Amino acid sequence: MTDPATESQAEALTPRQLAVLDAVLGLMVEKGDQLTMAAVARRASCSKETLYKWFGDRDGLLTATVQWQASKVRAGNYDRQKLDALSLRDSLIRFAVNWLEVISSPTSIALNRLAISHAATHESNLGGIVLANGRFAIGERLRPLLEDGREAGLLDFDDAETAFRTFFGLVGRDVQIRLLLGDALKLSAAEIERDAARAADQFLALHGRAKPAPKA
Amino acid sequence: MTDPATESQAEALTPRQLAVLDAVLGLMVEKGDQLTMAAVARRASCSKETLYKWFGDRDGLLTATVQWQASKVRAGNYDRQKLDALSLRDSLIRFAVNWLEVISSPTSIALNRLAISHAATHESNLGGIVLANGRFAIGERLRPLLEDGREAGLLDFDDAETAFRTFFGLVGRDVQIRLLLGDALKLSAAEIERDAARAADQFLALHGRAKPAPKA
DNA sequence: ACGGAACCGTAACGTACGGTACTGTTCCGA
DNA sequence: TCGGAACAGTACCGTACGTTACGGTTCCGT
Repeated sequence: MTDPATESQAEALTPRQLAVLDAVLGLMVEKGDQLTMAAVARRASCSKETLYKWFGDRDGLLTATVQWQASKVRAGNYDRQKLDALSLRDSLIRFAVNWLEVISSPTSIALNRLAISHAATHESNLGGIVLANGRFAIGERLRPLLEDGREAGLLDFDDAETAFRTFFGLVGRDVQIRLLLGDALKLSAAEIERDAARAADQFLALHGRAKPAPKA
Repeated sequence: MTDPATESQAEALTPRQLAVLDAVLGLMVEKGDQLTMAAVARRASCSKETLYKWFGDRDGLLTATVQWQASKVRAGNYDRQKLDALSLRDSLIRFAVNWLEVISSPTSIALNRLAISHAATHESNLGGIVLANGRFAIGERLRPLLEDGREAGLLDFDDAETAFRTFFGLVGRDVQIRLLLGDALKLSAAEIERDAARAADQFLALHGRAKPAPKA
């Protein structure tokens, strides 16, 4: 998550090197599996020798790519504010929309596929990096909102982590696994908005204390 | 799902051939990525030539393996019965327990990793097979229960598919993606039971018509 | 202008692995 | 007893790819 070793990497890289990583991302999305060093060199217009000099080996290149992408996804954090039922619901929806957009993006799908493949055997912890910057990062970002909501008497739950996992499930449902397995599931912006609102309302139905639509 | 081409395969295989497929499953779980034809032949004590004669090529072997595993997972179907609030809740919990057991089993994890890797490029639709026998199979199995519940006035929903996806999300949450990405998440039988009950109660809180039981 | 570092393009090397061919053995039916 | 099908074991082939090496070019500092 905010582990220095995870962060500093992206900072230490030159624009030229970041361009290489973007080339890797592009290849991952387009070619999927065929992520060969030669293909990267060709796409990035650099030599293989340079790739090895900069990133050590193939795993180093992939790790740097995952971290680079992760650093790009740091979306707008939740800034604490005075919460009422409506702004709470809005914030929940914003989180849900953001998350659905992320997991349905071709880049995320390709990246998760790569990390999952690696999790099978390799030591380089791509899966851990993806988890830290995906599932756990959004958990950390959502927690303040949930706790502010509880503080404000709008939410009711014992454990913020458990509450978050419920929200996570209501938002993601079967979307990510279906996309990873190659299901041709298309999510339009309108559908994402609608699904996000549904998930938020379901979450509020389970954990809300005051009615979202203020009547009294 | 019940496509003949998907089913008949497993029936047409001899016990010896099924033993080979079990060897493949074992290797997948243990070695993950290193699923080489030579390793399969060694483990199954058969020659590579025989593997190619029986399964055509590597993809054929993997496909047969996935289908073989799928045929083993056909767990107890829901048999229609007179539903009351308690038996409905019990049935939901049984489904949830079954699903959590499946997705947290090493075999399922290895299989999904393999299918996801393949979904990136390959044509052989391993991902489709896994989806059909996992996510969609349980959806089909759960649907009669949901509709009987609605029939009996115990559940309230417009679309059974949407209701199922909500249930799916409440049960699975972040479990599958975390396991696939290599998170060392351990689910004991007791935790599975407790999570299943929580998910069922949450689902009933959202879609139940009569009060099922105490809150979580 | 010169020297060297950085880097591109490409050739070359080693290996892992999918797939094939060959040999020897077992087993079965005539 | 004989012949052949099935199959184990193994050697072999071709290729793809990670990695290294090398010649040529650009660019910067002196």
